[in-house]
Amino acid sequence: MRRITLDDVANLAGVSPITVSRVLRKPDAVSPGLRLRVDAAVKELGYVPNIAASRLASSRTHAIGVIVPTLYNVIFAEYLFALHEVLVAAGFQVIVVNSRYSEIEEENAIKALLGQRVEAIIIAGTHHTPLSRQLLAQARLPVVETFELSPNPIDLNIGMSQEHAGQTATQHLIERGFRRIAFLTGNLDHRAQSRFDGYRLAMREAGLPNLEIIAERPRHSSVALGSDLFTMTHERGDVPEAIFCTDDNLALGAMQECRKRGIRVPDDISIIGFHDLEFAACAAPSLSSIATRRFETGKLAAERVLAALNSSVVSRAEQIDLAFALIPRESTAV
Amino acid sequence: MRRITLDDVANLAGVSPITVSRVLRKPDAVSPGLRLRVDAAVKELGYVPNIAASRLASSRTHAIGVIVPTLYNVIFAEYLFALHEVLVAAGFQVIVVNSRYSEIEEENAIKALLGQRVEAIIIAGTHHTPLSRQLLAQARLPVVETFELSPNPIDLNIGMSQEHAGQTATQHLIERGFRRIAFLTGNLDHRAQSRFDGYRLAMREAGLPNLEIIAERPRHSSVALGSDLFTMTHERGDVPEAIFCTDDNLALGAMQECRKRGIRVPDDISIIGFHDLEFAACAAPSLSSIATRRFETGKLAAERVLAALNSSVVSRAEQIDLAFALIPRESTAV
DNA sequence: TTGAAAGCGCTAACAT
DNA sequence: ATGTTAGCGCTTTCAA
Repeated sequence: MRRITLDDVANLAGVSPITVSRVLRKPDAVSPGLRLRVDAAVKELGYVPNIAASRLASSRTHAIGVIVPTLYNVIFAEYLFALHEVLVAAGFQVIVVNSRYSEIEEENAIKALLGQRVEAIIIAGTHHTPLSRQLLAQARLPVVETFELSPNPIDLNIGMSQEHAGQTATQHLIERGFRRIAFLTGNLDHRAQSRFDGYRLAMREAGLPNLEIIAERPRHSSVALGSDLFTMTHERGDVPEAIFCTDDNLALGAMQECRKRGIRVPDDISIIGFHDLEFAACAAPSLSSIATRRFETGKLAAERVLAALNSSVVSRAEQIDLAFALIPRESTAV
Repeated sequence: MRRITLDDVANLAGVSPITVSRVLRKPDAVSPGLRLRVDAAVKELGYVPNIAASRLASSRTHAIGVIVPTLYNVIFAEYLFALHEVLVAAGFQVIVVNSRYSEIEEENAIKALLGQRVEAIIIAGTHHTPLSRQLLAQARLPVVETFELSPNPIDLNIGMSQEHAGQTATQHLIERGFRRIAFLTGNLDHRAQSRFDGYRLAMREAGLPNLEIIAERPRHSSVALGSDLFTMTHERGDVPEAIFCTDDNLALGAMQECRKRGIRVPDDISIIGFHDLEFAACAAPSLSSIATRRFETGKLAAERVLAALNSSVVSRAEQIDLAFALIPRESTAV
């Protein structure tokens, strides 16, 4: 059973194939009479255009590639939501690939997206393999790196200083008078590493020793992991006065574990998270955090890509720093 | 600047285009000498094959369409993770589209996927517009509907009885001796509606009156929403003895709000959630829930799709019921 | 093992 | 406003 093609529709409607093509893409350029006949034929035959053929013929794909490390973390869901909202409305397809925090998988994703001839690539993170950088730079398409600030952006870079944010969270705890302040994370991907750098910087400046609570094998941030890591620390008899968690989920898990063990937050221990996820404000006690701008990042990235695609002016490396914000709440109140 | 094509590579390597194509797709069919020359030329030119052309010429896309209602809920992230794991390993591209819980957007997604000539469609849910059903049925490709059981599956259906699960959760509360049992949800998409049906069935059988806590405008399940809805109820002075929440996030939000208000769980109120998300076991108190099998659903759907694509036997409507399980924990302990 | 010819299904460019 | 012609960049089929 052959698939229905444009020609079949044209034959049935008694017009030329290009007229059918026009009815589908720019109906206003066709007289109402023909348009109706074509529409009827399309419907009768259940015709669905072959996008691969269209892309090949027009050499436009109307597709934009997006690479994220994972879908488990809601921050990427929010970011993707914003990207979709802008790009789909503008008639683009968004092709999402996840790299599972691996630079090799990211490189493969880039190759796959370039093979699909996406018109732009939006990629979370600024650390790539040399070949990835080379492919992106040579591809002559808009590239946006997001979430972090890069020392040498490939093209456009929209992010925030993860290190400065980590430093800010740590200083918040230091200012509250704590000395035994721990840094807690499930993995050390580049963003977590930068927050860690910020933590160490703040601790060094204050003349305080580092305290690290890091999962033995990399695990994604979750409430359960926060609970596990805190338990581990507690059972070592090594509970600090304050903890900076790289993610609100970890912080929530740690708080729950405190509660089970009769350790009061913030009376006995202070906890600050990261990202200011939706639940931070309504947690009991409410959770101090660093608010980050996932939605704005996605929206801005998408808008800049559209602008670049419409302008044909070759863009140069540019950087946009989306500020973060410290949100002090009960979990670190003195 | 023209893009590099197969012909460019062929010219540089001094072979015919088809030989280059073979080196890329089935290297074993080409003599080592030529293969090396071609590989060198590919590398030198930075050649990336045009997938649209390949798809058009071969009439195979190696693409599989997946439709989910949202990426905000982690259950879909888990499901997608499993789908990816199986399908990508088998050499397929997974194209994810989200329908934002709208049947019209789902219909558009189906059209878009068919236009891309995906080789199979895996779709969360069993409620579709008549046109969607027609398109899927006529498309002569494997279709898998997931998460729910359908009275009339289009093709393969892998899911669970949401209604029975809702009934089970409710009966658990009834058995514990509660009479004022509320059903709490942020929206009534089809799955939530089915759980609601199960709740009402159980309540009717026990001769108890319904108590509904439903957001005024549809909102996605979140901790913050659970907190809001509980607050609303509490401020109406209308707090029940037990609550069945359609999602663990809602349940966690409700529990946190209880805590803030000095209402003890489970002493003053019992709460059960749904999905048994990762945090349920480590919440304080630990959260009773209904465990659902998102990962298995995705894995099985993907495996069945691969089998169908390899067998060429036309599959008939078939249904697989993945059981759920009641997980009683502290939040409903008596 | 390698290549030549033909065509996948559509659209750009150029008529009329 | 509509049609004709000529590809887009690959792969299939068939031949050598």
